[in-house]
Amino acid sequence: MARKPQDVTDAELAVLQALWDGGTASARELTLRLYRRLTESNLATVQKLLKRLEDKDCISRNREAWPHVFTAAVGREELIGRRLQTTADALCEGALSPLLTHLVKTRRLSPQDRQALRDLLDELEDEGGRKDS
Amino acid sequence: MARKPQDVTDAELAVLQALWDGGTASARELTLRLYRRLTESNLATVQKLLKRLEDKDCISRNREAWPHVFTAAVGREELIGRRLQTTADALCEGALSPLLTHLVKTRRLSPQDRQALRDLLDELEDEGGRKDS
DNA sequence: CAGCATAAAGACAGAATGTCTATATTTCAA
DNA sequence: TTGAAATATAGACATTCTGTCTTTATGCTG
Repeated sequence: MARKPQDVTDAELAVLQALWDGGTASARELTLRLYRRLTESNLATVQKLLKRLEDKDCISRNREAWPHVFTAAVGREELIGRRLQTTADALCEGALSPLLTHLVKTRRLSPQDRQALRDLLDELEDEGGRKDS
Repeated sequence: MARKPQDVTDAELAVLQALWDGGTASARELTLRLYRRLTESNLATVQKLLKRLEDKDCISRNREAWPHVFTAAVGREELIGRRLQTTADALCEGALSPLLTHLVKTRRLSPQDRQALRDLLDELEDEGGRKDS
């Protein structure tokens, strides 16, 4: 057997990062962002990665435009969330709280960090506290 | 090329979980914990996984005892930390704070959760606040 | 229509992983 | 002491993943 396919592989992630950082672009443009030199195979590689990312619903492809124009369909935060969930599934029976606890306990949090966290909690207290809104 | 070797694979992790949950054990005992049936190949598979875990310094093997007795050398928390760092490296340039923020923001934290978090922060304020101790 | 850029499809090599087979080693009872 | 049983070790292997390249098809532009 083999391990479950990584949701987004390293090479695919590089493409996503290029989209996040530089915004919507064509395959050609993305190739230039990722590799210095633009060769025929580099471009094909990027096309293939874009195809796979499309299959995974991680990018959207505008087929009206020519050449096609690509946009990230998932954000960094989304991916962070997925990976955290994966870790939680593997090690915490799916619960995210242990990860939170771990980060707070383990990380050397500076007083500033702690204060920022308190502030964040206060915010949640205000908005998230109520059911609606 | 291929992806970088996963620090601990799924099958290896299963063995570790068996050690965490049931404590120190022989290969035979672990096989019984993992598979219902104990066959020759199951046992060999577990032995191989133990070998690989040993190479990765994730378990310790007592060679004095016969049969060898195995003990987990890394804990759940340790692995959680590693995986969080991996995620941070891939998506946050190595910084863990974004993960913390993400968890606090994204997760629907119940008032109890929030309070627990505040308490945890208070604890840190007391001990971790001072340089020494 | 010719020629070029782009897209799509497929082929591949190298590596990871879980599993199994074969061999060596150790223990212990007869 | 010897030989069988249990255990350990080493190696093989199928399958899958992943990044990359090649080949073929398609659409645009002059």
